[in-house]
Amino acid sequence: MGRKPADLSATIAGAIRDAIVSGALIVDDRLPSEAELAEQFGVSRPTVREALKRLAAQSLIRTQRGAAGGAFVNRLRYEDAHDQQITTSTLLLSMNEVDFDTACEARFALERACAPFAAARCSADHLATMRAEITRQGQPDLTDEGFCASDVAFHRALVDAAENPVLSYHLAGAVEAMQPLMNMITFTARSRETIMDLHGRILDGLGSRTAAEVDCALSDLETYTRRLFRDVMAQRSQQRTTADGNTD
Amino acid sequence: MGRKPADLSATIAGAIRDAIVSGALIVDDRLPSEAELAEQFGVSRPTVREALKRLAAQSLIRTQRGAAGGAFVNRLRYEDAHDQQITTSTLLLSMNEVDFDTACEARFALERACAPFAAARCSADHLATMRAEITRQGQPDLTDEGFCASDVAFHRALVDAAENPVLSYHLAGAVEAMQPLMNMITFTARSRETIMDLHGRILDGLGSRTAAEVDCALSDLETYTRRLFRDVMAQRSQQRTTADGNTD
DNA sequence: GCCTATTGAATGTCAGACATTTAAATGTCT
DNA sequence: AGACATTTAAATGTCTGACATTCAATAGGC
Repeated sequence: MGRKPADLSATIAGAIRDAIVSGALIVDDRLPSEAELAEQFGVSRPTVREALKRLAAQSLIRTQRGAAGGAFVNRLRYEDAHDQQITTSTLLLSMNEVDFDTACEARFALERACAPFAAARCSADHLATMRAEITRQGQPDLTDEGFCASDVAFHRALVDAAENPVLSYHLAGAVEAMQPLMNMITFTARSRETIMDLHGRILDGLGSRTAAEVDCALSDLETYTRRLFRDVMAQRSQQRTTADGNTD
Repeated sequence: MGRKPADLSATIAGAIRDAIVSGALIVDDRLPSEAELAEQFGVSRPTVREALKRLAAQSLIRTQRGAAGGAFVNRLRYEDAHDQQITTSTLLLSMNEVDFDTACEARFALERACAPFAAARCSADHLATMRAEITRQGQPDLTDEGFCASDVAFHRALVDAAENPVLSYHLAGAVEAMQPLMNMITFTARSRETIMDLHGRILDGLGSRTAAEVDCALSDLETYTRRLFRDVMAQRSQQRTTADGNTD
């Protein structure tokens, strides 16, 4: 039954992780001390520590120094899960040559999925946030970075307006991981007015609680984004052809 | 400027992570050896090792022993990201007292988001997989665990039929993380026929490439699932009232 | 020229020690 | 007796040095 004899630290981390996932260890339970774990698993303390660091990296445990210290099973909060997911999603996109259309399709499909809930439940708070972001996007002295950040904040508010934390969690990665790709476009094409106009339509749709209007505006935004991308790409390849056409 | 002086291993892990995310280190780049890193950061080798294990836990690096060994920036594959996300999502749901309706709403909203693409693009392969799962679900000697696993496999195939790996990645967590909660229901209410019927409708809709039919079937499945859950809860609370009504 | 043995660099693991933190136990004063 | 200061011990954090293991490259034998 030979699986590869993985690292001891990985094995131990897996054993503890299983105990947590299976419910044998519950939130705020204290694990045995590093010395005890070392004895239980028949390894040295540094090895146990490496295992614990693996778990800490996934926010599965937290450690506390001092007398009543030790490693405790951590309550995984949305915020932590969010951050991890954004890191993972961003790297996934940047490392796997995902073509823009695929990523774009996924992003807008997911965002449109939460539009009906947002239209039905959005609070005045969320509307105000989105309105403020649109206003910011209209300021002429706003940098490109600032515009992109505001864009993300706007869509983040839209997602949160659905009032479903599970949905927010899953969409955070999709929306925020796209930022680097979106930046690439906005920086070059900088068609702020069009984007602001579409944001305005989304906001209006939410305000009047008409999901169809929001959905339509999101579709248009997707279409526009993709066309922009195509134009940018075409422009670049043309530049390349002109600039170094006979190189190589 | 005073942040808490975090662990050295966490600090070092963060520094290397930033280098990866920012692009200073790219896929398959080799990191300096542990000894060199220890010297660069002015710490001991165990501390560096703990930092590397943190990164390894997130699949950001892989290590190789031997002569040409070392730590290499890992290409984050969909499969790895999948597994991590499922673990995280499952724990997030089990640790945060997410009410069933919220999780259910998120799950089906996301799944319905990929239905149009699945209807437009699904291959014969995916249809065959789904048909096979439905057949398996009809076998009377299938255990409850087996039924749930088949249920997940069916929906997984539905998601993959959209032929968008980014979408598949984001939905994996949502669908698979629900399994424990779904199990709870299926085990008690075990209405396999109804579920199989709805699965059949989804399959038919995909086969005839009518997204609306798939969407409708998914909606019905959601409604049915939620009603089932309410019934189970009501039944339990009634049992509790009858059994230990005057205890305490 | 090909196969084999050696070697060296790297990670994996261990043992023991010291530093630091922190809550609880102890002691002391009012 | 109660409030405050002190000590203490348990735990994590870190360092040093060593040995084990793996594996590619190299040197040597045929």
